[in-house]
Amino acid sequence: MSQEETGAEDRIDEESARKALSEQQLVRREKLAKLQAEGRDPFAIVTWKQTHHSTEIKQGFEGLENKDVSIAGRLMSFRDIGKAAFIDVQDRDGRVQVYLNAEGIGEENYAHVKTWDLGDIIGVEGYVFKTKRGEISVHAKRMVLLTKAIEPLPEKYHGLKDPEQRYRRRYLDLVMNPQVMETFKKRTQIIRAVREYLDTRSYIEVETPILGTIASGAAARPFVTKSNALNLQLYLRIATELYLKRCIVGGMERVYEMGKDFRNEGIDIRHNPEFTMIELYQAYADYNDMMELCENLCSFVAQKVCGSTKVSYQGTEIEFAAPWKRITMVDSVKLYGGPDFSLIKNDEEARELAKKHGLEEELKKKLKDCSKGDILNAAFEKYAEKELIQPTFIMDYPADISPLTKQKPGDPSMTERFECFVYGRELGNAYSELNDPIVQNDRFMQQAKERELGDDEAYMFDEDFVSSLEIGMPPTGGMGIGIDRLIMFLTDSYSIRDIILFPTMKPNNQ
RNA sequence: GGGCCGUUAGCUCAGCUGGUAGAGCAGCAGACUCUUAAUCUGCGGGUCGCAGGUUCGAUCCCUGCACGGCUCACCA
Repeated sequence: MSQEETGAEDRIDEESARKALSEQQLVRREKLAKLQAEGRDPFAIVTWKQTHHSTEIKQGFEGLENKDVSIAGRLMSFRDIGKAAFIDVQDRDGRVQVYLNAEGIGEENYAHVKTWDLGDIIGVEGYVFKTKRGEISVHAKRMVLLTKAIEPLPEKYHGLKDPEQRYRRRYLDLVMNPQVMETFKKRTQIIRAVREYLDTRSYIEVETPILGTIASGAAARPFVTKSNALNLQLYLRIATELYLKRCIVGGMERVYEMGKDFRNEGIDIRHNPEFTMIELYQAYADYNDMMELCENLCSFVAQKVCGSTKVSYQGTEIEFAAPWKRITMVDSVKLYGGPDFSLIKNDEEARELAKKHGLEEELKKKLKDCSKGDILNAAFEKYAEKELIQPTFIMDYPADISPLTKQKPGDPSMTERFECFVYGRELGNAYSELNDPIVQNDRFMQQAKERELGDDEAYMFDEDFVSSLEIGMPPTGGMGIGIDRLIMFLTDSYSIRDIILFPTMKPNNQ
């Protein structure tokens, strides 16, 4: 018995005592120890020349027949028929079958390959051919074990089903469920298409701080963290808005940032505490320009990634082609059976209306603290929101729930703001940006009051941002789009956890 | 946070009225040179999520806890 072998077996004994290894775990560890003792440690291998992927071989069969290829991937299936065997090798793109026998790879190596396990990472060199049953395959000439998997894979037919394990151990989900790999490839394509659309229209992509002493730009509770070096409490950003507008003040004219925002709120099928958002700002534009940009951007991305502007989401056809329906918030409430807010003159009348229509449940604050705007918003959520299945712009939001938005000319209680809804869910939010520093200062003051009254989601006062407006921000249109939500629609994903590789999970104390 | 449901072999799942657990895949041993959920023969594999309680006896009934799923609430 060599030194190495002693060491390896001792290690297994120790591990076994610590963790109570299953039979299968022990078998694989022993196989590894034996390989290492024989001087063929798979973990000592550093490279493999991969000339082709599985789909290239299958799609390019005519040009590749009888030609040599070198592939690599995970051993997913082993059909041993005695003096020959068929195995499936899975790479980034999918699987390709490999045929092997003793004549092809040599007697000794053939016996060695038979000791490999499902899940091992292997390299295969051979020529491309078609089996009698017509499956395009690689006839192996050389096979190398590149990495040993010392844990067994989930079941080959049913795969990994347990949602908890799929989210916690996404690597297994990716190995076992091809649809998951497709979804995440599509996620990348969507993000790339969004960038392409904006980059070709002279937008500058920037990066703004995630850590800051003020978390503003949205109504949400932030995560709190701390800088040791500065001995300072910091927040993780909840929006990029106020920094991007500073870029507009600085003269960038068109900017965007796509990245993570963090909101310290509930988790459900539509919300993950960290999520990807794009915000973009365009000088000399207003919310009407943002509507056009939004519908054109979304239909461009859908066309590019899904091959059509029409996609199926959870059994419902969604048509992303421009133009989308446009309707004011007041009109939408009326249209879907709610009261007519155009007849309401003041907060008092609005409160009466709220009582009459049973809106108290929808309101976040006590009725007596609610403005007409709060009540209109509640009525919208009750009557209209869930009806907005096809992409729809809801225009003109109450000023008191829109502290960063320009008022409507002629109606200071309303703002030039829209949100777009798809399948009853908010997808985006845009304004004609408020650029009057004095009004902005007043709006922040109002938010500060709300905060004092206990609303911990009221906007934090950002004095430096007001200072930037004092230097002068051109009239600007801005928009935010929830990238995760867009990806959900374009990949027909029910839950946001299905389009985030590693969704937030509680630790499972095992 | 509330309600409902789930947690059994590496994985996918059975397990009836309480009597210490089964199948398929995977694994191990063997047969098979065109299989593809390969097939055939044989064998091994369990802290029934955790902690209590009731009971002669608990995977099963009760309580609490943990994690997860769905849902309502919250959430721009």
